[in-house]
Amino acid sequence: MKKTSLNDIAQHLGVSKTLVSFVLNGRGKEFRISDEICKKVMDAAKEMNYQPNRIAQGLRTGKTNTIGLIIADIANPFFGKLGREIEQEAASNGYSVIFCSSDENPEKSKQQISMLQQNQVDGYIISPPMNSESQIRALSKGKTPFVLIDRYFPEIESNYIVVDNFDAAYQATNHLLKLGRKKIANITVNLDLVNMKARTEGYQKALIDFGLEVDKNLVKVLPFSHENNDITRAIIELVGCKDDLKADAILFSTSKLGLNGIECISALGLKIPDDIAVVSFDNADAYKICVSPVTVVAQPLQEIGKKAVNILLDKINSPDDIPKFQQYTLKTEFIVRKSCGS
Amino acid sequence: MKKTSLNDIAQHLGVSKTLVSFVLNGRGKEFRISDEICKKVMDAAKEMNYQPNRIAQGLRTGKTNTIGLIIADIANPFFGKLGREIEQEAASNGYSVIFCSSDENPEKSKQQISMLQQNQVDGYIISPPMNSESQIRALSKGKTPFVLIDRYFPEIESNYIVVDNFDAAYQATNHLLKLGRKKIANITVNLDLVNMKARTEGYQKALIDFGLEVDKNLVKVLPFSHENNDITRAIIELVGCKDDLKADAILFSTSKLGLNGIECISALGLKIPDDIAVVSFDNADAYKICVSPVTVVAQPLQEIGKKAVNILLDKINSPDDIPKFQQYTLKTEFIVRKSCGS
DNA sequence: ATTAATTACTAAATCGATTTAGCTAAAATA
DNA sequence: TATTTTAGCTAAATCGATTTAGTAATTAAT
Repeated sequence: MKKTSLNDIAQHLGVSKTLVSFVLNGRGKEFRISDEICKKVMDAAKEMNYQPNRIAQGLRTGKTNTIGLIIADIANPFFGKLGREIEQEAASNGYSVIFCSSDENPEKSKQQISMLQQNQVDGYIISPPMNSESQIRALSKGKTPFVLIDRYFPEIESNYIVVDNFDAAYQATNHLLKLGRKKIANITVNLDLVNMKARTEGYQKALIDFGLEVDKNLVKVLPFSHENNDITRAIIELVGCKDDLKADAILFSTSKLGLNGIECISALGLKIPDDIAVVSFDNADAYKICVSPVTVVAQPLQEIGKKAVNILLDKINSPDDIPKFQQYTLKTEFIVRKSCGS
Repeated sequence: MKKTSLNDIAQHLGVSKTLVSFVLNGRGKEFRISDEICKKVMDAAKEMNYQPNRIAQGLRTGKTNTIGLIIADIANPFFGKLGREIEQEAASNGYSVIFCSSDENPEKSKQQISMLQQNQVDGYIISPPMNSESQIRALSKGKTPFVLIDRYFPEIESNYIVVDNFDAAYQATNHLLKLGRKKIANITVNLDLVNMKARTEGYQKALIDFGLEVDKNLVKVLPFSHENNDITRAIIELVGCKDDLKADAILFSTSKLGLNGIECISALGLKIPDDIAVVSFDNADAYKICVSPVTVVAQPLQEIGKKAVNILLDKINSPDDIPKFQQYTLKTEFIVRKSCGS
């Protein structure tokens, strides 16, 4: 029971495959195929369960109706939710998506871009890891469009959709300051990513505007693939001895850090928010059921996902337009819960 | 700057594309291409940044090196982690994966299977929703192999990898019983899925073996796409009035239920484990930082993912073997934390 | 010296669609 | 009546690979 091809239908009806193709593409009228034959073809297609071979179509037309997605890690709920939005928007436009997790590793992302290229994807949505500038630059030279998400490279012109990280961190820090916290720490990863850099800058600016000095010892930068040990160590360093805490609040720059961090804080016997207040980027489900539910900076994941796909499809469908880059910086939502006290 | 094809290399060197194809497939020796020419071809390929067109290869060879994955929801961390394992194992075997979230909706999964079919995937890994038997049966008739995960249909012969849900639920319930809980409830979804059914059956068997009666009022079955309201209502029904609790423990059959459930329990002012003990399937990150960290049934996601891919690739690579179905029922891990008291 | 074998390569078919160019018969127009 | 138009369809090229079946030139075997 092998698959039915255009040719099979053509032979079955004793007509040319050209005709069958016309009809099945809904262009029967345009090519003056008689209604009678049109009907026969469509009936036969249904009856023989014809499924067009998209691979063959892709080869002929140069369009695969597939987009490639590269994110850090699909198992991370932040990217999981984002991926879901992208998948959904893509599907509703007739596109499939190939998912790739780069682990923030530029070797991997290079490899993945190459694979997607070979698969002739019509476009890419990429959350580019550190040190992948050359890959993105190479993509720019080609004619397949791409949209960057979550971060971008200021020195490379491109389409991107990000969030106002500076402002978000400023707001979050300010919230802590207004509640009387004075020794606010920041735990973050890889400062070389613009998004992370902006978060720490926003945090620092808020301190300065409040008339406080920025204490470099209160900023802890962990490697991306941190272990819980790393966080525990960072927190112990921040906290010092229990009776004379060096920090009275922590701004976590990602939910992965925050989740692990809160685990460590509990393990150390510290209470949130009494001993230490906590704010985190990204509205992880876990934050709702924490010992004290965590105040967070929530990103508009649905908007990011939809916009990324729509911009990409625009570019795909009008490849000859002068490449005017679409760049969006969306606002975040600050959700106050109990982790900062009141 | 358009892409380089085999032909481009051939013309550039003044040789046939047959030769170029042989060389680049590493079959130069086999076809007695002189070392000198081999080298020239490989150098040219590198220099011209040749990327084989996998679409064209796919059309000719009938193999796309792509597998289709259908799960309930990639944004759900359980499936996110599973998807990640599958992606990883596939990638290390040179396969790409197209992700599809079915939302447990058979209409969607039907549509997705059809799309994957059109994309000529070499195989499927599917977590089939309720009422999708006909789709799976249709797949069986075709020659593209597939592996079911998380659940399967007993009445359809197929490859599958699941977990011993009955045993896991039995263990979990027994754990509660041994800690003195007598009024143990079960909150679950869609009993028509074998995995969910087995969980409730294991729960009931444990009660019976312990000499207790099964109280049907203590089993709450929610629709898959439940709202928090549904859970709140279920929990209120289970709990009754605070001073005379109808239930003193809950076994949640999924982490989505558990997470929402715990949120509701907190909102109702009940304390875990004092007022009510909790055990849940699936080791969500959130469970580690709960008010009282949650005792869980953890599934071997890496093993499931790897096995699914490996079985699938086996079937893909030896399509002529008599179809002997591979069926695995893996053991879960029971992780005791604080949510059941002691 | 003739035939057979080996070496080093190439032409052309093929996969399953799309699409351009063109063909035939009937109808319309001059 | 001769010519053009139109309706209704088809042949063949094409996309970029793989693969079968050869070919021509050289070397080896008889």
